[in-house]
Amino acid sequence: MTPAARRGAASASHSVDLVLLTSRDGVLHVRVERAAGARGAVQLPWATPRSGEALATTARQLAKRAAGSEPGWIEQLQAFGDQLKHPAAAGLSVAYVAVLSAPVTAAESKRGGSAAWMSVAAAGLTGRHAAILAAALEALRERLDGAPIAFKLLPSTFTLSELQGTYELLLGWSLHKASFRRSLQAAYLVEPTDEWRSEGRGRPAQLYRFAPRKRRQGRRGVRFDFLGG
Amino acid sequence: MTPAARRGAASASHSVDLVLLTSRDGVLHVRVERAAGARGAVQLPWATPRSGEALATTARQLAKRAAGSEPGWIEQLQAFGDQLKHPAAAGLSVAYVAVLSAPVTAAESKRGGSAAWMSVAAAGLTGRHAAILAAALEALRERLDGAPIAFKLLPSTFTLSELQGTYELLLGWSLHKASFRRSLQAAYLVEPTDEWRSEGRGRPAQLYRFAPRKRRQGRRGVRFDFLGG
DNA sequence: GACTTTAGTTTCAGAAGGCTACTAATTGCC
DNA sequence: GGCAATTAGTAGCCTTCTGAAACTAAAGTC
Repeated sequence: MTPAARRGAASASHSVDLVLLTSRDGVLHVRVERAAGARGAVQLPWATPRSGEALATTARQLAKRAAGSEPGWIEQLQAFGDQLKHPAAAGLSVAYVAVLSAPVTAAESKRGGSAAWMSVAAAGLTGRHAAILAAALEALRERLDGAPIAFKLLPSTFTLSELQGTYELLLGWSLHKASFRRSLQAAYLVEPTDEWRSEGRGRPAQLYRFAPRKRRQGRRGVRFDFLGG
Repeated sequence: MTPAARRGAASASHSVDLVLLTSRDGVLHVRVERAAGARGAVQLPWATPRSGEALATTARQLAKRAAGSEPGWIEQLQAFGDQLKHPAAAGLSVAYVAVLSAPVTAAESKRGGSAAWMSVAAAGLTGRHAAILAAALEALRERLDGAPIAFKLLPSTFTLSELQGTYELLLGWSLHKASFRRSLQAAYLVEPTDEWRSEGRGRPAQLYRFAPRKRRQGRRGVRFDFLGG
């Protein structure tokens, strides 16, 4: 039986599916739910938009439903219309990616049961949702330069080491401390608060907040080195 | 009457819409068609995918239908599910962007009548198709570093001035000649042919072909300067 | 032959980015 | 108290990248 046959005739309607990410203990976590009726398959939060409703609206409501609060950043990923299996048997799924600063622990526990935060490495998604998650992580990396994704993964004040750690977490490789701070300063993106945080051992770190002040017109040359074949 | 009401109930099906671009006389042109029944409204090529057909397949077939040949590069843009007007009254349109090296003049004329290449500035699109075109041009710019878009807009051999001109056309600003060639050489993306082209006045230019040889692992630092608020 | 136009290279100065090594402030342990 | 360990943050060096200008090269035009 081919995947297409298993799915049967393509469902006429489409779904909006959300990859909602947060950072916890230095690991990216994704919000997942368990199907009620099924054998408890893990899936991404999804919804079927009401007629005439804009996709972005559906996605934002979905994020609010799944997390209890507005995400700090949300953007459409792309549409998935392959033959991979989808919980709603939707022929077409429009995926959104969102990041959240801190999973609201109280509201989250109340919501309980069928939903959870899973490490992205061990999320256990299958079918189309697995493909969506992979594409979302890739897209985050690509859009990291153009949107304050890393900042929105953090609480409103943070240390520069936390910020760098978030970038490294998303990129998947490590950055150079001095260069990182130099570039950050040159871009006028953060401003120091007068608070410091002592994290056990070591010198306390100053807390900063995201406060972009001036925007340089991004008129760069061409970067051929990412082209490949 | 709201746009939603004018559109009536959302159509259950979705469309695949194509922004097919080519460069002609130093100006970007987009492939458009004229609606047959209507008062000749200009629109992008679009199709309603057959059940179970992958989006990418639909898009490639659409490109072939519209241009008569395979595009050199094609990629999904994003899904548009707003309330803007669409020729098929589709509630959801998945847009694709493609570029073509040279509009096949013979096959093109045969196709004639209802289709044409229009300058992107004067395409005269409306509703959702206007939004799709605008987003496509923006996306081209963003993806220019990561895909050989500019190369696929050109014929198989080209001068470096033509290549630079294509980049400038897509970016919307001019590049520095020496820097451009230095970067190009460092990336081992092109190789010279033994042909030269004399374009009227001035020194003849050597022809090159796209032949990426090695790929550097694109491990860069973070670029904060495109972040803004 | 002199002038114009386009191609292509060279040189230089300044900016940006990576590396090492340094100072600073705290905790934990003796 | 004193010292090692640990983390934060900075300074200097040096290489690479990049933009500006000036240069050479090869064609057409007058």
